[in-house]
Amino acid sequence: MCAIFRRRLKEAGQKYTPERAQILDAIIKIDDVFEADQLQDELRELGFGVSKATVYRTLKLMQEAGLIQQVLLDSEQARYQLVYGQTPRDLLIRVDTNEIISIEAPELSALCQRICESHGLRMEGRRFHIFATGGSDRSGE
Amino acid sequence: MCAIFRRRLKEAGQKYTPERAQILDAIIKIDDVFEADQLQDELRELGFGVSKATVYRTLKLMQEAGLIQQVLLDSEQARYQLVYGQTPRDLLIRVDTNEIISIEAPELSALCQRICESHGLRMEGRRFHIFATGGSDRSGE
DNA sequence: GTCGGTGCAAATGCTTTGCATTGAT
DNA sequence: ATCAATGCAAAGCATTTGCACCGAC
Repeated sequence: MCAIFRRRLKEAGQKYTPERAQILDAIIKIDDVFEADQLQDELRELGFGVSKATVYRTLKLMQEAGLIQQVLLDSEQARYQLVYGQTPRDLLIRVDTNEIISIEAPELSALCQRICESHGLRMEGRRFHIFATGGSDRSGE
Repeated sequence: MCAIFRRRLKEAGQKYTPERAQILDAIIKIDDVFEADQLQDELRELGFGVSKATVYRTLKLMQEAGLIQQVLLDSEQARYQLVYGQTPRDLLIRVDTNEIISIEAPELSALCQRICESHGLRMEGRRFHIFATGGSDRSGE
């Protein structure tokens, strides 16, 4: 993971700085969908303050490197999630608690492929979000 | 369409103003995915200047009324599209031409339902976007 | 006449950028 | 030593909001 990042950076003539290493660590530690602010908090907790500017710059870098991807839930701020090689980008979102759960839907890939083919197109990616609310346990709200 | 809007407004104790009528007209005239700015331009061309504030307020209103839906393409600004009664929220997006095609995937509803149930949740909605590029004709890139 | 709607301009909040300094290579 | 990266603060930009006036009901 880290090695991949280093390689991509080197390929692009960019530097592997402690900030970038820390940011990647923090993302791995979060191990969930996150937003820029949250990432900065995590970094602070790791005892490594990084400026917002650097957070955003690195996030963009990592997107370009294919390490993370952006997830957009409605009109909110951007969220990101780590992607290793493949993309578990299918999400189940609890609109009542804002909890975000990664889901597996293997049949979806085939479906996407089929739809693209029927339109004579080549699939590049997908975004699949399901929005749901608590079913049985209604505690808060 | 217009009638639906009027009814929804009345139901919510809201008013049917010329601005709102014009905005709906403009959206229908655009007949495509659009963004707030573009809508305002269209309104201006129709000889009816509406403030940005009203554009955004009305857009939100129409979303709540289920007349339009928000579409998000990566990190850009919000885009909207008209939806008549049901929600063709499943989209095939050509990233090369920006063309947006509504798709039908009946099996998806069952899949969503199943996933929600397995998490003990009640489904509220979904967003399904497939990103693709031209298949046969590889001109650019 | 009332109460919601409108326009304007200011505010908001996420994200980006300019610039001087710092540091990885 | 060089050239990119960082931090800071300011700028940008889409969107929202406060307020006074206006108009649909």
